[in-house]
Amino acid sequence: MPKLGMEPIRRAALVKATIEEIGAEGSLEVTVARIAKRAGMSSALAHHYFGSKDEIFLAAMRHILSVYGAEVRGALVMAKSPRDRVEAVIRAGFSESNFRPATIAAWLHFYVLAQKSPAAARLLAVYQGRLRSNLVHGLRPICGTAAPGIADRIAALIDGLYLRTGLSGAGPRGPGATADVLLALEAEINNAT
Amino acid sequence: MPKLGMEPIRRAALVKATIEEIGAEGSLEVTVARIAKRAGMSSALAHHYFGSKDEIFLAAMRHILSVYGAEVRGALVMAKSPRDRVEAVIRAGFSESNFRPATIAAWLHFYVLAQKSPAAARLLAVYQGRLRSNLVHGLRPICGTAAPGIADRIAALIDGLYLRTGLSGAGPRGPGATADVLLALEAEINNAT
DNA sequence: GGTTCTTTATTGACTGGTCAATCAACAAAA
DNA sequence: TTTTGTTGATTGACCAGTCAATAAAGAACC
Repeated sequence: MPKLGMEPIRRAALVKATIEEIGAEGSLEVTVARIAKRAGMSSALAHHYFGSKDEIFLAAMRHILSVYGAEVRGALVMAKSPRDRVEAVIRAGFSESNFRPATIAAWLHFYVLAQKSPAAARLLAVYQGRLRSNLVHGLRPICGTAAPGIADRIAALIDGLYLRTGLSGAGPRGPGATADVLLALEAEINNAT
Repeated sequence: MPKLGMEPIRRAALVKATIEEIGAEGSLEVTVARIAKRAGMSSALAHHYFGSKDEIFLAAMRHILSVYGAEVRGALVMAKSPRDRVEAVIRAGFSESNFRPATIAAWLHFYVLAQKSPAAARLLAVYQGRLRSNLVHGLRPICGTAAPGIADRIAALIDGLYLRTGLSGAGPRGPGATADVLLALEAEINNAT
């Protein structure tokens, strides 16, 4: 019963299943067979559409990043002042969707993959560059030449808090992490102006 | 030619080889066979002394953490003022030994393992608790009740900068990372007092 | 409207390889 | 002869990726 035009449906299902499968029991030892099963197809079909396991995972990561990007853009349209813009970027980074166990586990997997896969490293660089430029753009009107330095530290703080939250159940969850970054931001801005 | 008293020697050799093997090409796909070969013994012997692969890796991580702990203690004896104490903890976190590719890769592997292995999670909690308490201890005389909050943010910043450094060849290396944390510390202290 | 051809969808079975862990056996020291 | 050290060989499992085969949907041609 081959209906035509299945490709986009299958690909989307595999991306979704990949994130779910990584999230289930937080394991990074996902197999193509399990992903395919979760997506309701054979592993052979998964290979047919994506070619390799890494390709499947990269597609999943692109999806996560695109959701993240959409959230940032959505938050930015609401921002009136430069300060609002910075806050919007920070809040988007700790949004509920980013804090789902599946997303956190996917990020960890992504970090590991970035050590070996040039494509993953490139994708990671895109994310980091976007985060940085978003922060700098908001900070420049507030602290001028100090903006890039502050942006780097805030970006690293975001990543660090995100990592800590993902690893130990302890540490500040979403809102707590946001509050922590905003406190650090406050201190940096007061110090720079 | 079985000389007696080999156990500590073999264990130490395996720990050393594990870290080296993880560092070589930064891969996390270390096999017991390769570790054992690097340590000059059969894989069977490695299992004989450690029981499982995870045990071997946990021993290696304990070693890394003990070296880190020693560096922190060493730096602390030189510290005269509370401010010196905080700086000592920060500098120790970004010491040369922590920035070797092997150590960075081991940390990443450790993070991943902590998601599944309770023993690894416990070890990670010990590290985080120690880092936090060291920072709080130094900060308390400087900023009083603000110390714990600042310590949390500085600790997260340390982890985030460490992660970024390990992942992209870019980003501030050891001294740069230290400088970044010290700048953030300055801002936090000025803001709190 | 039927017949062939091509394209897309789909899977079961298989391959080639890897790896952790075990075990039986051997060697030397105490 | 008991304890400690040591390994080659093997087992058992898992898994990514391939392939041949099947099935249907449309296209082209008559």
